[in-house]
Amino acid sequence: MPQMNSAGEDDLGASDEMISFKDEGDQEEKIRESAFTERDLADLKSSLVNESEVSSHPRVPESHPEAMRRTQDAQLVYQDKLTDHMEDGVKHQDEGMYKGSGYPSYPFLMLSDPYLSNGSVSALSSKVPVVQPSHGVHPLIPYNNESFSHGSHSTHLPADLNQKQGVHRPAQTADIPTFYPLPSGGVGQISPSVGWQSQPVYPIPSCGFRQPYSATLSSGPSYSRFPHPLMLSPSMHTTGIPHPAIIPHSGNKDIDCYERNMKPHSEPKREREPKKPTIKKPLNAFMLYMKEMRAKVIAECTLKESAAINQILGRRWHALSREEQSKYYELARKERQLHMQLYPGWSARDNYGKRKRRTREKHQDSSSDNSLHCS
DNA sequence: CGGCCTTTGAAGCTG
DNA sequence: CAGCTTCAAAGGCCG
Repeated sequence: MPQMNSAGEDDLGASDEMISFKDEGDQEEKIRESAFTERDLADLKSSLVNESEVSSHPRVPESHPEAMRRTQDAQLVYQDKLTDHMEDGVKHQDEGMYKGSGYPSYPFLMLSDPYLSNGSVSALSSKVPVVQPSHGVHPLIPYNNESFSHGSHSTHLPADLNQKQGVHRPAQTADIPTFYPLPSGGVGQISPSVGWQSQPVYPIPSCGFRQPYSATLSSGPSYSRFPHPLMLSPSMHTTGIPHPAIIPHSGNKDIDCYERNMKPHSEPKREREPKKPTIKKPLNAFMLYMKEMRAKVIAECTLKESAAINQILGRRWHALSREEQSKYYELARKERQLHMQLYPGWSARDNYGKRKRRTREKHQDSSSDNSLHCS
């Protein structure tokens, strides 16, 4: 509760939730959800094409009427949602956030003081499968909430974030900082950014930190392993983990290895110029959801193409219950808040025009069967 | 090798 | 202020 509105920065979240969906459809959706994996997938695979045509009501034929009403409901629900959020957000999180698969992953939420204080990271180490990428399980290692919560409570959540959020956090080590490094002055403690590590929310460049990262996790007391925060490059997290939101401006995401990222700092002149890293937009609720679920979908279905997967995820997203979605909205809101604190002056406008996308006049639709067949 | 595709949501831009 | 555009992730595909 504190969070939301109270803090005042809440505005961020305001929009998030607008989408609340159908109230009634929830049940249906839920059921569906459960069945999703099995039937759905199959369904998806085969039906993707068809559905694509019907984009308006994604795979929910029966309920599509609701889809239409969704907008209406959304408004109604919105308020509801706000309340929900307040309650939900916190409450859910407290409860362990997503049952099972849910959002165990969200780093920010999970990492909490426990780490700091206990250094219980070790817990991670033992449990965290360092990388088990594929296969359905939680690909995102860190996502494994258990690891985090494992010994302790993962609960503390960022709820506090809001409270102080706007107010610079004095000693809030526990709070935000834990998740996001302070931009500049505050780098004090390395909070285990386990968050980052764990967090798939923002990916770590492939070559990047993965390795080290995991190593870290597995080694437990590894804080020491991280270089001093101050020595890190701007794009890195205090812990040494590159901040997900920052990528080397060249944009070579594939390549940007960890080392590459750091150059600014250690080798200032080498790069000749600042090459200011690009700070990316914080992820929205759906993006967070995609991040978390993508691997799962990939595992379930043999699909690999992101476009196809995204379609599936889009449908699943709609199939989520309000509560489930709200979790993501909440997370997204927090992300934005953190992002804001981290990069106060940043604006999405900064990245405008960097990508030259041609106006998509391509109406996706029917004619082209997306050929999304899963197998 | 870089843009497209595809999704939703947030935010910027435009009229 | 409403509506449109761009960007965020991601990875195969294509020119």
